[in-house]
Amino acid sequence: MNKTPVFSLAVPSSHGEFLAVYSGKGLCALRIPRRANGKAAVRHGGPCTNEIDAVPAQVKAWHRLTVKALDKALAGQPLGDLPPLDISSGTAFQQRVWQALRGIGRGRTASYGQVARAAGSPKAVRAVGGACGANPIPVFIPCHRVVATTGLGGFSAGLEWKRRLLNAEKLKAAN
DNA sequence: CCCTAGCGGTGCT
DNA sequence: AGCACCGCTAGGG
Repeated sequence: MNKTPVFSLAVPSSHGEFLAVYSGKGLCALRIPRRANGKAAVRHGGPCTNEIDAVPAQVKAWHRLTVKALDKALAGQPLGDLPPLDISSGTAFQQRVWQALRGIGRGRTASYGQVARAAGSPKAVRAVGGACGANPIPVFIPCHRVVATTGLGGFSAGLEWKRRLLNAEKLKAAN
C-alpha cells in the first residue's frame, strides 16, 4: 500500500478555517468550513495529520499561494497565482465541467445549461449540477458562479457560502 | 404561480 | 444489468 503522499494543511481565513489537501501534483481538495459565519466550525473530516516540518518545500510553496489566493477570493479580488490544481480524481465528464467552470469570469455567472454547452454535453444539464456538487476545489474552481435560470440553485457547502462568494465579487466587479 | 416530463451522469445493488 | 437519486429546464396549466 505504497500510495502517493497527501498533505492536509489548515488555511486560516476571515471566515473560518479551510482545509487544503495536496497530492504530488498540486492542490487536490479545498474544504470549506461548516458554518458560513466562521464562528465555531472547523470540524473537517480529517485532522491535519502531517507534522509541519515533514511537509516538502514544494507543498509549502503551493500552500502559500493557496492561503493568499483564498484571502483574495473572500475579498472578491483577483486570485493571483494559484498552485496547480489536481483534478485527476474526477471522471472525464466532471473534469470537463470543472475546466469549463474556470472560464466563468470573476463577478459573472452562468446557468447550468450554459456550462453544459461549454463542456460539450448540451443536454447534460442536471448532470452538471452533480459535477458542480462534486467539485473538489470550490472557490478556486468557481462552482458558486453557476446559477439556475430560476434563481440561485444549490451549493453543497451551503447557500450562505454561495451568496457570500457571489456577493463579495459582485461588489468588487461593480467598481 | 405550481406542476410535469424529460434529461444525462453517478453510485449504488 | 437495473435503478434511484439530483446544485436542472422548458413548457403547460
